[in-house]
Amino acid sequence: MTKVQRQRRDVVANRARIVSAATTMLREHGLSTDMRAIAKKAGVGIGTLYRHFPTREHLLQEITGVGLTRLAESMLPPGLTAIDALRQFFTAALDQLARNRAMVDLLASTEVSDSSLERCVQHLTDIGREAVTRSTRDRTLATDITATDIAYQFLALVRIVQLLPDGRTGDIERYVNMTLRGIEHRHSQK
Amino acid sequence: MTKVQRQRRDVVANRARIVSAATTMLREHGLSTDMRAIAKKAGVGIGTLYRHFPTREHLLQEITGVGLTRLAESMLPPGLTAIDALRQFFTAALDQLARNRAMVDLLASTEVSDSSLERCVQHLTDIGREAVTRSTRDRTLATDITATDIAYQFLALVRIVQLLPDGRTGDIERYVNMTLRGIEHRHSQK
DNA sequence: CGATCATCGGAACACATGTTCCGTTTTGGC
DNA sequence: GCCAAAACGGAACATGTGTTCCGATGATCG
Repeated sequence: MTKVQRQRRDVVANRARIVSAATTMLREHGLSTDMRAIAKKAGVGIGTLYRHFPTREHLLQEITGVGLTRLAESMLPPGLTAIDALRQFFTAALDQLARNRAMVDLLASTEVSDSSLERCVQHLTDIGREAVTRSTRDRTLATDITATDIAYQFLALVRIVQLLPDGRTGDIERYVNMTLRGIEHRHSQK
Repeated sequence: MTKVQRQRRDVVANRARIVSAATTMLREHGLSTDMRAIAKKAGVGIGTLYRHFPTREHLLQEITGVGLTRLAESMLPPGLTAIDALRQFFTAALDQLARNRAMVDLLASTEVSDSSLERCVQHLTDIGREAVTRSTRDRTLATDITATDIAYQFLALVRIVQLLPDGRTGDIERYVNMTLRGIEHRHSQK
């Protein structure tokens, strides 16, 4: 009865081309990339793009979703002190983000309306909470630091990554270390 | 021959109303305020607005110019160590900025095309350079900190101010202190 | 008070970008 | 190879916002 229709070959191919084109364009030109440019890059009509993704937001969600989810699912590395876990998390996450203009734009933008982004920011606070909790044992964070502070510091670092000239991504670790020196407990110096 | 015409009273009055309305709207609603809203608030036609300020950018320059100039002209307070001078400068500048959404948006935006803004960012680096120089005497900054680092840290703080909920401007000092702990020399603790 | 002309108001235009629609083309089953 | 249905391309539409233009208005001067 409900016969399972196989998708036409061109449909599958076009979707793949669109996703691929959108991924590249967003990574290289940031969030402001417009729909026509993506369609053109994919070698596809604008109508075809819209048949696959009914709105711009659907497309963005599809493309940035992977990265946001990865960020939202990553946890603090276990077995480390609060400060060292944050160091590893921040560095890894920012190195990843730095490869993708759209992701950086997203996390540096004021419009936090996108639901999956909001979830992501929420998650940063959860990470912060975990670090604060961990610090009640190891005392590696200054005692007045809150979960929110940690989320804000991460977003501040994202802003710095956004400002960094293209070649300069090697500086990320330096900036992470500066930030962490700012929130670490005063007696935790090596 | 070239008789100096005195300006009509309504012209002067309208210009004042426009500047006043624009200042309020930009301060309260940020950079995205549109021209029609400003004209309406001023009780003036859109045409009148454009006769006084030929483009949106001219208007923005007029309104944000004061604040940008003040920021660009403020120097590091003399007679203090590098770190304390930066503390005073950062805190004062950010407290000021926090009162004005448009200024925060401007310094948090990626479009650094506006010439007076660019001058302003340039000036932040000059401030940084001055602090680095001062630190060669007092050794209050970590030795690997550059002028650019200081400019970036300021802009990162601006981002945090942008994220702060309306009532929370009292937290600015805390964040400034976190940032400075991140760049201070390791032996300068009180 | 009346004439003149700078100024005003806001409709209309320009332009960029998201989205829809429909005539044309392609696919896949026979 | 033929056909019906599905999908395509891109012109056209919708919308938001900056900008221009011109007939109406009203400030100034004699």
